[in-house]
Amino acid sequence: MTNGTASGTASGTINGIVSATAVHKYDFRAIEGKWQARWLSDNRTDEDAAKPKYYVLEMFPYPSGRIHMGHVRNYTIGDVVARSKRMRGYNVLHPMGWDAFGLPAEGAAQKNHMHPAAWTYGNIDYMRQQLRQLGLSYDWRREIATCNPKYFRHEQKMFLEMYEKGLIYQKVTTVNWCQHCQTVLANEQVIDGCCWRCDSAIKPRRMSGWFFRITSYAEELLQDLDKLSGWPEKVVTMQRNWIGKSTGMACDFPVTGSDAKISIFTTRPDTVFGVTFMSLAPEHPLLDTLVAGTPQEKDVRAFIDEVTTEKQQLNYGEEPEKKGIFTGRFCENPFTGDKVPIYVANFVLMEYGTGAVMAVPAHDDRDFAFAKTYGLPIKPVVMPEGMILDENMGEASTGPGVLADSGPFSGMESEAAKQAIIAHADAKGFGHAQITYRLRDWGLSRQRYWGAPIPIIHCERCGVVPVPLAELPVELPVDAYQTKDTCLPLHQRPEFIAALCPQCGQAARRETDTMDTFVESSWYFARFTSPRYEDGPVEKEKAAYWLPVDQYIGGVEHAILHLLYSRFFVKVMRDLGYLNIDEPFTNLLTQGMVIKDGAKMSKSKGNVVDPDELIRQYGADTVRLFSLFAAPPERDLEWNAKGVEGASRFLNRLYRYTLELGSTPVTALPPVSEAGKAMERRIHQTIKRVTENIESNFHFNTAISAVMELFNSLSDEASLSLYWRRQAMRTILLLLSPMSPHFCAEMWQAMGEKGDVAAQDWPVWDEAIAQEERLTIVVQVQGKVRSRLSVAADIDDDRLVVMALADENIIRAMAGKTAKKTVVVKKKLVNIVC
RNA sequence: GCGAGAGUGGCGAAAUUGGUAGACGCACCAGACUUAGGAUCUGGCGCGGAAACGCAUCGGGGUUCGACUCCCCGCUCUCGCACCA
Repeated sequence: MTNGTASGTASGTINGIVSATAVHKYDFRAIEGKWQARWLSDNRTDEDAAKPKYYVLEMFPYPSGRIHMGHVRNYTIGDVVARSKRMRGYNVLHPMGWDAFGLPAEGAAQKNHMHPAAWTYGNIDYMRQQLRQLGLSYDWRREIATCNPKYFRHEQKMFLEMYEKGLIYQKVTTVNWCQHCQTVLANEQVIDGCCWRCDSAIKPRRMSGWFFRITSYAEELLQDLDKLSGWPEKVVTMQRNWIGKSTGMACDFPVTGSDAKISIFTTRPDTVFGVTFMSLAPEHPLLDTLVAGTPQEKDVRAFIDEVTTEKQQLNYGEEPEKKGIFTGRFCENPFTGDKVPIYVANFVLMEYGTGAVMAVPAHDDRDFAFAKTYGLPIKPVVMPEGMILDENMGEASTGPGVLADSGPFSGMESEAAKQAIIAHADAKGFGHAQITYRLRDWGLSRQRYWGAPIPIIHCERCGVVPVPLAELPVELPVDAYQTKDTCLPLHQRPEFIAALCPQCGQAARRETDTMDTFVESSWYFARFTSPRYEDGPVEKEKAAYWLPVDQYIGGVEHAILHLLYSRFFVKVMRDLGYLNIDEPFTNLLTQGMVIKDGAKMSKSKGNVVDPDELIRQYGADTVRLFSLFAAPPERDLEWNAKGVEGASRFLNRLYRYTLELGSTPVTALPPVSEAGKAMERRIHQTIKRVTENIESNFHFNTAISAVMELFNSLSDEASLSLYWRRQAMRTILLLLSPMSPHFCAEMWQAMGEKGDVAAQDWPVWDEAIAQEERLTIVVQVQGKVRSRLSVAADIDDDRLVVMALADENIIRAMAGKTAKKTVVVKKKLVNIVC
């Protein structure tokens, strides 16, 4: 079958007689179908000590129904990496799976009166087919879906192990509540005050939930960012800011007339002598006792209610007017003994630090504004260089300086004073050095049906009791899916709730929260190394062989959420003994969005391009080629229908040219000719450029243009021997095969070449052959290009200058002046200064 | 406000790290072959100019024989964080 499927409408002869009337276009439908059928069982990868391993992974999709252009781009990029690494001799792991829990399944299931599992698995079947049509070289044996109990049972097991180690706990907090989705969201899932999924406004709400103690890994998550040299700087910076480490001092201010102490955290211990009041968060636990029975109690409680309501009604991004109220109580600055009034202030956050702030209006903008509003004293104690501040200062001075009016610390520089003041507090026992992080613990509870159940039983006698390992997985109830009650949350399902306490055997209540779907995606990459292993989340030897992921590819929108959680999970799994790595992803490529008409493709904007339609019209190879060619991967890709046609045109030109070459390999070297030598040189130059473009930064766009240039020069060269024409074409097919794999496989075969093109070694270049023999040297006068010289590559500088000065264009440009200086850049240019 | 990144033809983009600005492709123009061309092939294509040449990489300065590239000032856009004490 050399040419059968290769001929669409054409007669398809391959010995160069191209019919004048036939329109020669390759039959991508037949070719792609043929090769995809063959590849069904290819790409199966197992551990192999003889080859270097390479694990390339694209962020797995949510099975929403159909793939979109963003997926096409993401998975094409990953597939080119996988295919080119295979050709370069690596043992490549390239798996695919489904992030299959999540809210859309519930909505769709309710609408269609079906079980979310049916909806989800139906989508998976459809999307798997779509991915196959793209010719993506996955090891499909390793496919996983996170909603499968065989997957999440291991997650439940790890949950219990983490609970055991104190890495998971329950608490009542103010959470982000999405009214529309009827569930809690993590801080990371709130985007501009709106739900990351449904985009409706988020309101705060007090409720109980489960938390991962991610903050206990804050320091390591921060430190290890330094190891991520293969990540975009931008993502590292975003994570660093998100973790938000601050160093400072914790300090206790005793409450006057009480045993209570107010603990504060400050990054500016050097300003502690300038404290003129204390501000507490409205939720501060001490407030209740402070105001109980005082004349101010009523007003303070009213104020707290007022600001709490206000907070709930505010739109995100809006900052409420700064306001507060005096509690009637005072506390004592332990450094000065000064009595300072205690206020409640609406801008103090309970979630950060201690929920209490020592207020230094002279050196903090917010405290300054607050002091002005409420007529509180302003006491400057840090004098910036060359300035003397007094209580009439017009704005807060937040920079460093020399301490004044600060007892024994007066005269010290800010930085030195910070240390001395902390040491003093430490010695006296009322304070110490403290590090605080912006990062909060990860709330993982979701009040939804379609998620992994939290394996906990609540017993009135025994309290919180883990489900015994032998009883895992805790599965979702699947009964009522035919009715409109489909997807009732677990807390509305008595049959699920009813349980026996594993400890005392009495009737107990099953936990009804499910886990955030980000839990599943935090370790799936590890599961791919041993996806059918039943005795734990990973088979350790296999995980040790494959991990970490060498190249991870996905959208930058996951820069914090998924990538931070995954880093956390890897560290936890390491500490649980499952993994031997510190970081999951050695290299990260964040690919840009696919946009059209200047905007991200979305249904609401009506600018969506359907991959199915494109593939039907142009074939997968063309779609792949265009999405790689139009922009480098990290940049946004502007979709352009005409550009797709350009890619199609290129493949068809290659097709017609290949047919003319015949199906018989030519092994005999032709007589040496200039044209042959030139082509050989271009072949080596192209191999070099393509290889370097792919290896250094995945710039497939320039790799493809290099191939196009080689082909352009090939098709321009009418007198070239068949031998070199075939050599050039072989090279083009090899270099292009990771990008347009079906086409290259078919053409390779049509040329009569042995084996599968994808199984060939990646071509290598010879630097000596790639060198040009003659060069065009630019000659400049005063830095402006005035002429060009064609010279032998090994010409010496003096000779070159002589030639340049004798050039008639140069003589004219110099206008009779003499050269004061000449600059020669090897193999590039001569610049004459006169 | 804080942090990060970007600004090059009509468009998507190149430029070996200070050395020919605009490779490659799209669009467009002209021509060829055609009943036809939305197929294919050939040529042209930053702006001005007949040409010589001049002007061009957001704007303004600077360093240099030479700057898209390095330095300073400013403008615009994108993204992230946003009362973090």
